[in-house]
Amino acid sequence: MPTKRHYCYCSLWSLFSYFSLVYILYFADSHKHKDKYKDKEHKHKDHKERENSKYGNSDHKEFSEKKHGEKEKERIKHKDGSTDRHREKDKRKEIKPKKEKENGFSSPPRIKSELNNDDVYHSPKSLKRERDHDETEFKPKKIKLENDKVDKKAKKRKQDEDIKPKKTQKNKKGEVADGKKKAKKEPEEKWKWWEEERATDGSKWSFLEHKGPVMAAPYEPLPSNVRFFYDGKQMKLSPEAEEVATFFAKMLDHEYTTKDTFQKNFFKDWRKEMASEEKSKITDLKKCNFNEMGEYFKAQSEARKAMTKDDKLKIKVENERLLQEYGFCIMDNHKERIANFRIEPPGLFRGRGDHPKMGMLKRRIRPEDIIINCSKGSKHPKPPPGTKWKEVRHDNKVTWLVSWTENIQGAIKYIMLNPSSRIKGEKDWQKYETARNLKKCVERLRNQYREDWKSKEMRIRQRAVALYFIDKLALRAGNEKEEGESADTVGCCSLRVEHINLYPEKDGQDFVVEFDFLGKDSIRYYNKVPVEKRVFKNLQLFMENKQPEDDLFDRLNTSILNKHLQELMDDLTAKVFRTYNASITLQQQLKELTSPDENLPAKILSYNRANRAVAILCNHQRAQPKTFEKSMQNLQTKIDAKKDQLSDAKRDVKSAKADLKVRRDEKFKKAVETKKKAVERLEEQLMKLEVQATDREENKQIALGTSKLNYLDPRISVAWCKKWGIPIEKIYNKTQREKFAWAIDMAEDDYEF
DNA sequence: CGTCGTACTTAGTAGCCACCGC
DNA sequence: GCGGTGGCTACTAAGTACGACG
Repeated sequence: MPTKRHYCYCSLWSLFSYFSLVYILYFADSHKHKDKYKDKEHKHKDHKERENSKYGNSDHKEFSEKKHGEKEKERIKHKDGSTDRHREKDKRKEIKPKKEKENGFSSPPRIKSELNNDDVYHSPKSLKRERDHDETEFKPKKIKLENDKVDKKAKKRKQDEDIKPKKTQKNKKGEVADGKKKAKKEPEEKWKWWEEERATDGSKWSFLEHKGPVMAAPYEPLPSNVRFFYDGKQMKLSPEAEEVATFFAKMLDHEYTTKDTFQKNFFKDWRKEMASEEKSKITDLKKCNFNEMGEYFKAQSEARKAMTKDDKLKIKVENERLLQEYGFCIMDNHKERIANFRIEPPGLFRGRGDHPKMGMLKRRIRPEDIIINCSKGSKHPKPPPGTKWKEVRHDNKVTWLVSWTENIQGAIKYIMLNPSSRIKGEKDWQKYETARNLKKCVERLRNQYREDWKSKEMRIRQRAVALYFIDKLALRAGNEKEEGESADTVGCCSLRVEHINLYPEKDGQDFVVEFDFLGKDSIRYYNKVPVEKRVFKNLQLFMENKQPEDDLFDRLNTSILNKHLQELMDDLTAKVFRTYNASITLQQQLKELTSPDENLPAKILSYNRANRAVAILCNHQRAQPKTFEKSMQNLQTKIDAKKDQLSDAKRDVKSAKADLKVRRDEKFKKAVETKKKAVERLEEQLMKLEVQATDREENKQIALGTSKLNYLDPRISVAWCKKWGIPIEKIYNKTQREKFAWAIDMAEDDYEF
């Protein structure tokens, strides 16, 4: 029911104080690395200053000319982790000889013993990791153990305790987390890939071994007492037809199934699966009665809920076993978690929004549809007995382990690694570095597009106005999409005339543009924005002589825009603006909202408010929680009760005062005082409840998670936590800490985005 | 240039589960 | 113990981007 989404009031102008960025670089007291890094610190300083001062490559070149040890020092681990990786890749062309090691991978190895890093990641010529140079203490690399979830947590904690304090010799209140944890004894050490080299030859890995995907469970035919009726008459379906019928039956009380498109698509695809007699008999969906099937599945899920603890445990154990067996792969000597190791089961396609293909049958994927990607020298995953993979390939220019083509849109689906993996983490880190580069030149670009608003060429004006929107409103790029293949949604470049309204004057503001369109996932974007006069005039121009359904930017698309952006800055694309604006907003908001003397919950509230500002900017919405109304009502009853109490208390005060008037007595005086106190207390409680209510109200349709996970440079949050002594667990849950391990490890309290 | 195929990121939701107050 | 509730994870759809090709 995507239509129940509502408005986004993105009145976040104020968040964009474009000109108010304050760069506070407290170099002097920021070097709190582990002792062993100390000697490098002055270098970091140099480097960082240079980085800030310009934005070309030249500065870096000289570094690479230096010799080993020194070069290395330059590169690694700025206290803020600001190594410019993409820049380096140009310089560091030398390719390391990669070694493939088979290294005792027997079925599901719980522990991967590590090779000496030098063997594996190094070319003699390339830069080295920092650790290498304290050769004495660093030799063969430790054991890697990256499965075992339970231990992992402990491990991480341990690290937090053991390492951070060392690094941050004095660390302010920073380590609240400190004492509180029982130091568990895992000796192993988490792999810090961020302290290592990256490949520069475009290869994504040099060794990859995995067990392949877990296929979807085969279809289990219904018991014979569960019947299907057509036109009132019972009918036994062939297994193929029955399976598809069950997909529908399972969704019976979902709104989807009432939709015309859904029914049509379903029925069409269902008929394709029917045997010919079935096909000739079953011609009208309305005459189909799936109720018994539906009831059956409901009963099943009830039964599942009512299962004994033991049975539930059994399932849990089995899942865990599958996870251990298929949930990990070996990539370049490390055991890494796979994100989605299960093949998507068949079912009915549920598109979002008004999707023309909703209800279509999502086919069962067979081994013959599946492409496996792994190392030549690795133990290849075996297809299920009696089947074959479509192909086994060895492409180390890509990161996926398994792929197949889905039948609805013809899109390719992949099995890839978890966000905590090196391969995802590096990319993520790089993304934020690109956004930080944008920060350095964003003013230049803004001046540029302002100029371009005046261009004689229509395409340039359009490009400039679109870019203005992308920058100011954090709109998505807006690739064009094939009509009829998916829901009608747009982004910036694909905006149509009908999606905006122009008001020369509205609500006391001049030159207001009103946006109203469906964006990704058919989430509505609604916003009224005052714009600069030139933009406004341009928009009028772009809309001249056009129909509502015509493109607003008819001379522009994402590839033109991105090509232009590439010329302005390396690696710059439209989506970088979203990342940049999100992160910079968080940083500013945190600065603004955090007050030093607040207590911990208040600080966390401030963090969430800052986070919320970003979510609003990016229009990250969620469906109102189903229980929202009710829980809100509960809160309201509480508030009402409080109000009653309060007015009672006030009345008490009054009567006490009256009493006091009649008889001036110490006792009555006291009574008045205590009654007054009671009133105050109640007022305070009431206020708290009301704040809570507004808070929840404000958040009801805003999803904070997306921005936290995808747009906010985690180092900003980590730094903020360190600065104010907030335990990181208050901000990031376990998964998030795993994903952002690199940032947690490298960012210090003075990190500046 | 536009189109297509591919790879990878970003997105919201369903449903499970741990925890909380009673 | 119980039911509500909020957090989290798994899932998979829907974006962006880019290179090859004609």
